[in-house]
Parts: sequence; structure tokens; C-alpha cells
Amino acid sequence: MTRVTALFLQRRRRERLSEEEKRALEDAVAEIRVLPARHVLVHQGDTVTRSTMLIEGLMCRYMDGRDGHRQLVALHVPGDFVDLHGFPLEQLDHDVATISRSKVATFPRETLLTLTRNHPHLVRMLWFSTLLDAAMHREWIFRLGRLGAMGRVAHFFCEMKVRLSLVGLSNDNRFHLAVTQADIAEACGLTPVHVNRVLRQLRDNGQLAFQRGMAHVLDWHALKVTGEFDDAYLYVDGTPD
Amino acid sequence: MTRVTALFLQRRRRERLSEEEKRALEDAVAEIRVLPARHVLVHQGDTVTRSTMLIEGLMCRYMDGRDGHRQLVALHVPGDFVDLHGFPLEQLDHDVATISRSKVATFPRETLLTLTRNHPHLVRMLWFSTLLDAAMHREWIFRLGRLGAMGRVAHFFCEMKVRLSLVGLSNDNRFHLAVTQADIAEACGLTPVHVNRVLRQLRDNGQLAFQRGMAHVLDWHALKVTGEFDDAYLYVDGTPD
DNA sequence: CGTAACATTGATTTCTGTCAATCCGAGTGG
DNA sequence: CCACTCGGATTGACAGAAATCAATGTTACG
Repeated sequence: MTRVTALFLQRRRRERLSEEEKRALEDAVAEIRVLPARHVLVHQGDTVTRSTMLIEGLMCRYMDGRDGHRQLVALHVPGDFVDLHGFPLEQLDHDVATISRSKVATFPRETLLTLTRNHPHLVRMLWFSTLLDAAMHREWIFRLGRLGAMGRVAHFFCEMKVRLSLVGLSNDNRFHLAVTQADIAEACGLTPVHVNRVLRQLRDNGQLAFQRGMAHVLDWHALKVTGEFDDAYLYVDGTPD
Repeated sequence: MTRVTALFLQRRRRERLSEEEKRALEDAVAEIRVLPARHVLVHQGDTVTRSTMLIEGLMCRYMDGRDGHRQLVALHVPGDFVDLHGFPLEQLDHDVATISRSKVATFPRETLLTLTRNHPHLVRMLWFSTLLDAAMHREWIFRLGRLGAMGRVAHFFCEMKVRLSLVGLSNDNRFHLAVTQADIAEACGLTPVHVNRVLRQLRDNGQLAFQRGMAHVLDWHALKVTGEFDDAYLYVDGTPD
């Protein structure tokens, strides 16, 4: 029997979850839903009464600027909790939305509270998963603060390739990523027009081809150099699961 | 008797710590040390055997780029844990260092593990404090991705003013912040030269004066507008503005 | 087949980085 | 007490990167 939570922390460097813990987490799922593309799940300031894990699809977290421009602060792939930060914080400081059509599992806040009482070790795993988000946030800060446009886009694709690989959604050098150039722009702090030019350069350089939601890494080493990418911050587990 | 941990989560929107929890946290302090300015406390990749709370001074977390440029990912004021992320993560993905001479309290990892077993509610407060860091990371992503140079520097000073106020280090519109223009540049993803020009503009605009480590907010409202600043992400407890 | 969303391209402007010099203030030693 | 030095701050001239403005092209889909 495959569990909807099977991808949670998959292949991450961490203590193992016991069978009992896995079952407890699985049993905490109250509901499984499908959300349409471009659907806002949580609004900034909402009081959080449940947490959500992404099972299939692509979701993001973002903040709004005064001029209406959005800045993505996270992109979520299957296996990620998309709003677990709201569990200790009780309110969220940002919006959470789908990018493509997504299947999600819902964990009621009350059930999670019970879990934390009965499974202290599982709590540390949940905590760990939110700190993985924080580590990715830090890397995004680095990306935006220190890299030029080429580096930012290259770094973005490097991260997505590794994260999708971890959950079995990229085997060779291709992977599906249902984002538009405008989404990439919102993630990388650029304009869509400039993202377009950068993608062309990466293609012409023979590093990366991206079109219609399909990324093809042409030269992984070169792409990592361009994006100054090192996957240490993703806490990938060396040992097989 | 004042506790060294008295400033922890001070004036943050959260459940209260009981007297017993406060005592347990205080008792977990193994050592109090003074670190010189510009001293690296934790290196990227180090295995974390203890956690550190800043009592007095100013510290930062940063990542190194290939060309030797640093990017700050966090700035810490008294009352902050500077490396609590390392407790669940076990290793850190970034460096932690002092900016000015700092007094810190040390919590051995083992002691914290015991705490988490005996005080489940306190664990959620520690978790909360790391997610406050994550919320600040997100705001920094927004700052870098969506604001121009003026906005970034204005936003930076807005955040520091609010955070220092929370721990009693800014009463009127002045506060001491022992950073150089180069530090501000590393936090805001700019060059020191450009930070200098922006500071001059902010001074000429009558919004902010900063010299020799002393910031003077001349027009709080205007500064917040320039930095598109809203303190919601700091989870301040019952703030009058 | 028409429409809307997305992608592409070129021309131009604006902003920030780079380079290079100078200035200033605090602490130091003669 | 006064040169000296050094880190940090300041300024100006210039180059380069990315934004902006404005079309045009392409694809998916009802």
C-alpha cells in the first residue's frame, strides 16, 4: 500500500521515521483534495486551522509588492508541506497557491497537536522539514543578492532538478516543471522579458533548454557553475532509503 | 534576578512561557562567553553540538559566493538564538559570526534534547522562534527580489528599528547599530559604494540619518513607504504602531 | 478559425556596478 | 602635541546589466 505521505522527507539526511510514526502521520490525513491551477489556498494573515501536504502538482508561496508584482518565496514539489510554518506561527505572513492542478492532503491542526504530544520524535522531523524550507529561503537570498540574471535562472533550475530527483520526478536530465517564464521571473526577481533572454542564452550556451514546461539539462556541470550551485543546503541523504 | 534568556521571544505573538519553562530554559545555559568582533562562531558544514543565544552585541549569518563576496542571510539582535536551526538540522549550511563584540549563552545539544523530551510546549516555542527566522528570510527575499536600492536599505533599517525596539534597544527614533556601510551592502545585495549614495539620498530626503553606527529615523512613515515595510512578518504582540 | 495566453525580439532608458581617487576620524607612536 | 596610519566613508566618471516600452510571433484550445 502506498501512502500519500510516502514522499515526505524522502532521501533527506535525517533520522529515520519508524513504521509507527509513518502510520501515525498517515492516519493524521483528514482529507485528500484536488485544487485547480492558479488557486490561492491560504491568504496572508489567515489563521491556520490545518496544514497541507502536496501530493501531486506544483505550488508556491509568495508575497505581494505595492506595485502588484509578486515575489515567490518558495516553490513546492510533491512530498512538501506547503504551509506547515503556520502550525507553530498560527498565522501566515504570505500567500500559498497552486501553480498547476494539484492533489493535496489535509492535516487538521488539532490532529497535529495530538501527534506532537504522542510522538516527540516525529515533532522533530516536522520541525526539520520547516528548517529545510528555511535553508532554501537562505539560498534564495543568496541567489537574489549575489547572482546576476544568468546565475539566478541557472540556480533556480539546479535546485528544481535536485528536488524533483529526490522524489522520483526526474531521472535522466529532463524534468517536467509546469511554470511559465513569468513564474520564473517572479522567483528570480527579474522581468519576464529578461528571463526570456536569459533562457535563450542558456540554450545557446548548451547548458539548459526549457520550453513548454519541460526542462532539459544539457550540461549539468556547466549549469551548476553558472548558478554557483552546491546542493549541501538541501540536506540530501547519501545512503539509499 | 534577571535571566540571560529574558529577551527570548520578548513581545512576540505567541503562547506564554510558564515560569517553569522559563526556569528550564535558563537552567539549560551551560556557559556565558564574550566573543570578539568579526569572529566566526560556526562554519558551514560544522556538526552542531550546541546552540547559542545572543545576549549582547550584534551577530550575523552569511553565505559565501564564488568571487569572495558575502551575502548576509540574517542579522541577530539580543534575545535571538543565532544557530538554533542547527539543532534539528544537525549541520549548518551557512556561517555564523559576530559583527560587534558579543556576549552569548551556550546550550549543549544534549541538554536541549532533554528539554524537548520533558517540555513539549517549550519545543513548540523553540520551533516558533526558528520559524520567525524563516519569516524574516522570506521578507529578505522580497526585499532583494522586488525592491530597488533605496527600498532595500529603507526596509533593512525599518526591520532593525522594530526588532531592536522589541528588546528595548530603541526607544525614541534613534538606535545603535554597529554595522558598516559594507555590512549593509552585504545584507542588501548592493555594493558599498552604492549603499553610500543611497544613505545620502535617504538623509537628503529627510527619512533616515545613519553615521558611525547610530541610526536616526527622521520620518518613520516615509521610511516605511520607501521600504514597502509592514511589520506583520515579525509577529509582534499587540502592537500600537 | 479565432482568441487568449505565452514567448520572442528590438530599441531605448534607468539603475547599479566598477574603477579610481580623496577624505575623514580614531587611535598610535615619536 | 603632532605626524602617521588605517579602516571606513565619500565622490566622480564611466561601463554594463537589466528594466521598460512596444511590437510581433507562436501555441493551445474552445
